[in-house]
Amino acid sequence: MSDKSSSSSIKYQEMELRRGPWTLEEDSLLIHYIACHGEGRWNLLARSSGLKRTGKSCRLRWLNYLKPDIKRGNLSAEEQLLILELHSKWGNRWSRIAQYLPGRTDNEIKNYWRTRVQKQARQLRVDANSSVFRDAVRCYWMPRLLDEASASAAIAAAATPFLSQHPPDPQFLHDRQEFAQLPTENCHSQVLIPHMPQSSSNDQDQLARFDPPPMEAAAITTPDDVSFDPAFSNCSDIVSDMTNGGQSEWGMDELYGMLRGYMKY
DNA sequence: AAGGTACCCAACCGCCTGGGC
DNA sequence: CGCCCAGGCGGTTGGGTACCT
Repeated sequence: MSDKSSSSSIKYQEMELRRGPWTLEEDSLLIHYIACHGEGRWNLLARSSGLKRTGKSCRLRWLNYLKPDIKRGNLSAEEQLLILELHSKWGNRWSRIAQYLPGRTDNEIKNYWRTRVQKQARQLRVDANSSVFRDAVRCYWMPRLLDEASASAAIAAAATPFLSQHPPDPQFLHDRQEFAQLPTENCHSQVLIPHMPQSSSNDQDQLARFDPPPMEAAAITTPDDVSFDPAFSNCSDIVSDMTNGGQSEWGMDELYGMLRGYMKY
């Protein structure tokens, strides 16, 4: 680092830095600066723009809030499905998961997981990353989200042209066949989640009626070996699982196409 | 109406990694 | 090779708010 940049850095550090919520003036300053100079070089931006913020803070504010393509509002059923599915693959890789949800930030997805998904796990008195909980999500939560998704005519319309261009691949057909051979009684989460509460404004009411079994019962009733065989921890098995039992009006191929569509684009 | 509680989410923190020197 | 810095990422916190009681 040169002497010049060092002294600039010292000045920057000595400057009284602002913290906490951003004001409208700060937002417009940041937007204006990025419009003129582009994203990146956040520390330089912080020094040059007149914002008394750290580069990190500027970056975060832009990426999580000010960027024009940020989506606002509740996550759709399809988005929730995708988060559940991708989290089961990759764990807490929020930024990676966010890449598959255009307009959604890693922070938003992380918040969704911590507030909604982990809440369900807490209610069940199990770890959100446990096989017991993932089984419950797959067998009870995801099918409902799929039903919600299938109710959306827009999604259905979007899926149709995709399917005509992207027929199911052989691996999917193979997985589906294997999954179909599994005895349905292996999915014991019904014992765990007779009525998985939906996230809504009256969660309290729903959760109040929900009486989770003790930990011991959960441990006995869910066989990890079958429910979470790695052979089924991919997109196609989820689709197979969800359409099982006529839970959804969607055919397997349609659902598979929808999920694949999200995975690709 | 007031107090308590739970939830949501923006923002911060600390750690890690990669690149430049 | 080692140091320093910027940027990125996941974890955590705290203020605001909605919802009970």
